[in-house]
Amino acid sequence: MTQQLKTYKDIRQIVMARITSQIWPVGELIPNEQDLAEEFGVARATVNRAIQEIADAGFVERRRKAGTRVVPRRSRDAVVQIPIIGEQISDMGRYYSYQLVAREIVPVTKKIAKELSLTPRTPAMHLICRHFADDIVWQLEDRWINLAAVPTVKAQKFDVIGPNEWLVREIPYSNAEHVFRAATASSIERRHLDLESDEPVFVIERKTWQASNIITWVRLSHSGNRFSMTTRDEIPYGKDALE
Amino acid sequence: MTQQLKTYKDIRQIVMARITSQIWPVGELIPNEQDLAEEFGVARATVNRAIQEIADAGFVERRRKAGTRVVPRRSRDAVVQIPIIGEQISDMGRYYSYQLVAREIVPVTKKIAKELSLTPRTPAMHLICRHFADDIVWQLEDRWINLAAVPTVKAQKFDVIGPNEWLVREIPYSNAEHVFRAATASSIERRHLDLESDEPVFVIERKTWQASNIITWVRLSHSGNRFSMTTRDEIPYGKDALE
DNA sequence: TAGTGGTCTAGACCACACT
DNA sequence: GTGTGGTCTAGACCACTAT
Repeated sequence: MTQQLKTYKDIRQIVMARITSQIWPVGELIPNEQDLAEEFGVARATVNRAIQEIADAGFVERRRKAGTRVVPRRSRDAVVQIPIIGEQISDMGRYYSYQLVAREIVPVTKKIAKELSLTPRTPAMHLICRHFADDIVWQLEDRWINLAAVPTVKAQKFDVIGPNEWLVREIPYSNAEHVFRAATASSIERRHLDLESDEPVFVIERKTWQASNIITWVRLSHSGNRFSMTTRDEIPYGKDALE
Repeated sequence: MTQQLKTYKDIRQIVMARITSQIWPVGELIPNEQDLAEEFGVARATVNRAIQEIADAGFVERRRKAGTRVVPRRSRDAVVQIPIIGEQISDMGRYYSYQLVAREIVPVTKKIAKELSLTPRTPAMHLICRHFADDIVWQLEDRWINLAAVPTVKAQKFDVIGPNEWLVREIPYSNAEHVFRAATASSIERRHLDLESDEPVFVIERKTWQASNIITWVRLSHSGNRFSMTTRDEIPYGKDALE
């Protein structure tokens, strides 16, 4: 019998299988690294790497002296990927186009002042844009940009590329907060989204910042009849080692 | 001057800072592991671990011989945590209660047959439940369970604990697919969710499976006026090493 | 105090993919 | 062919924390 050498991925897969199959049930301690290293015939560092990754993925908790314990599943994570709108529409196999509806520098409203952490009536750039899939309005964008955080925005006309795309190039690594909700369409949305009567809208609101500078706040609205968000979340480390 | 020893977290933080500050701009190669190891005065394995994690988080792409390259941000991941409903309501500081509205074993509808991959008219368990926050209906649950995948469900009355909670205990490690949408309320939803007239609903549909067995499909509906989902997604590895 | 995980090292060999 | 990352090892020391 040929003894195959085990990699950290093999070990990760075996350990994960023992957890999901409840050989090591929720709440139980699993053997320590030294014992597993002997069982699998590898160095302790190899076992450590395998179990580290399982711990990072949230399936076990490790504490010095106490050992490694299978944790109860307290919530389900759904990872929503929010693509650049143009790419999303192209990926659907449809023709993307963009229209700038309004661009103005105006004092912020009370609500936006709060979102951008500005004092009331500070000037900010306000944009309204429409994003089309073929000839259907797919997304209405209502955006405010903090001029202090992104002064170069004043030179941008946004007649050809949208503010989202421009901001992603300008400030590639920003933090974000999203709110998803179902809403009754506002009058602006009714006017620009070509909605059926009483059709709800799916709204994504996003605030982005870098360090402590709030950069922009945006409300993205979509026809409730046409739009949905889908995620697929599988237990990781399942079949890596099966080739 | 005291030379501090650098850990892999220090290096991860420094490298990440060089990426986010665009010292190493999008699209560029970064130095190889050997050079970085020398710069930081650590073993190559330490640099490897730091950059591995940054690659896992999706900020760089590594290829043998070609090196490590800063990748353009193509989409934004928003991680939505969908908690066990009872815990979510308790966490809001409100009183959670549960009501079973209907429990029956009936042939699946055409739509559900498709979702559960069953032949039409196979019997399945159908449940309607209401979840309350204080005295408000917070969530309406319309659930179908595949009897072949979970035979023990037939013995469950679900008069005290909800099917979600029971299934999480029974089958802790299942895969899931979610769909989020804004919809006009159906008649069942209008009847059970105490909605204002023409109020939209926020709908979460979830299908779960383990290996190739589809376990359950559920539609969770919420008042659009009261419900929203929020995520906060920050660039990782920012301040770990600053204490 | 003792047992566990957390991390580092120096060296090694390998797998891959650019040339 | 050759330079890069991918991984493993054996040993070491450290940092927690349960007891």
